[in-house]
Amino acid sequence: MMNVMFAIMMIIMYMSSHGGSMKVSKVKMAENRALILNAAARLFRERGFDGVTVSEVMSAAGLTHGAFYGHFESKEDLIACALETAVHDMAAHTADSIGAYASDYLSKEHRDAAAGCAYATLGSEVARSTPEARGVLTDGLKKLIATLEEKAPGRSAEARRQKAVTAWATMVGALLLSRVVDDEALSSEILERAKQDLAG
Amino acid sequence: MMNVMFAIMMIIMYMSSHGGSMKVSKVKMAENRALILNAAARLFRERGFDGVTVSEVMSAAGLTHGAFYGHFESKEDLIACALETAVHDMAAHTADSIGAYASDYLSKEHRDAAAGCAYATLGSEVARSTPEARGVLTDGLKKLIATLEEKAPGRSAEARRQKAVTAWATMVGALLLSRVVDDEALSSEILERAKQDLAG
DNA sequence: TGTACATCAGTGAACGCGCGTTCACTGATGTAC
DNA sequence: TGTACATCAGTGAACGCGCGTTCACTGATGTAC
Repeated sequence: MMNVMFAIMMIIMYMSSHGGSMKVSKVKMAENRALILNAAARLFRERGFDGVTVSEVMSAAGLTHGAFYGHFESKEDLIACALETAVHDMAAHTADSIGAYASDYLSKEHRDAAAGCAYATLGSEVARSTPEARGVLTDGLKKLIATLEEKAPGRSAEARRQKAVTAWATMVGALLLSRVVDDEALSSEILERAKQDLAG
Repeated sequence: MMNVMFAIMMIIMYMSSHGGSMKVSKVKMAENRALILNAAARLFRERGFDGVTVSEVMSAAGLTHGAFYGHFESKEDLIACALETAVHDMAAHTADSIGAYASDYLSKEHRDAAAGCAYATLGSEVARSTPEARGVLTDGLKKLIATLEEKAPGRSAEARRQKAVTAWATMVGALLLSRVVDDEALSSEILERAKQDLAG
């Protein structure tokens, strides 16, 4: 009895986990693509585009590097798609006000997170990158600014937009500087002062 | 007569330009180190650390790659030293007020310059880099903030420091975003709004 | 000041490694009957 | 529903290239006499 159950368990484990060198269903392939994109979005933000190899991304997704070109045209293509994933994740974050948004964005947790805001972790690299990559962050930025505009105080639309754009620049700059700085006191001070500047 | 003058000119040109495979005086070697550092400081800001090879830096300095390891221990060592050069150059820039400083810093000329501010062009890479590289930008940042504090308006030292830190974060963030964005109108808008925020 | 020689900055070929990318192969998927 | 077969997602070895780095060599520098 125990032997039979054990054998069934082994078969189930084999069927559900063993990729082997086999084809995979369309549903599973779409899942794999999502796994690759999530791994890439995290690893690129953690180590930069040149600090992560295609093989590392595929391993993190539980696949081998050879399958990569069935999903993407090139590493550059992956970069653009992974940025879309990262930007999409950011858009999911909501807050009641700019001050509340800044309080989360400028927290030590966010600063120390492996996969922080793409603009602060990859911005200077994307600025030198392909039109596709820049386009993704441009579109994402437009949406982020629009979201902040709604939350911004101010009588006129003009005043709210002014506040949204400068608040976002302050947040990205402060987070970037706090990550560069090799001095915990100064790093925290930068976050706190920016938070104070954007509060209420 | 013409032939004699021509020969003398050729000799002078040969003596002053031809490095050949020869040793070089201590003075000339120090000049060469400065040429390497200036080339590296410019090229790294233009293309990122991984976008520039040791050979390219040496060529830009008018030398061959083999001479590199007589000047620096490794590419990482060059990166730290080149950042010092870049930060030192920034410290040379002066302005009467934060508004005046921001007006220069947030100009289209600075945005489009090949060798822009190291914090905006290399910040996200340095954040993941060696303690040496981070230390250089940390020290440079402390000096930049101190300089801005002197120019900042405000009754108390606390208020001036608050203004200096947040103004610098806004400037770096706005320049970074304006360089990422692939849309001239939005890019200019970011610069202009940040300038307005920091004016007067 | 002139001569002999050790030093060492710069040269350019070479090395080894790891990267992005390719490809022959495998075997489950999914379709046609 | 069952069977036969074409498709194609994933595997893993292999390729070629360019990078950082090393090294034997060259010959001007700079010093000792």
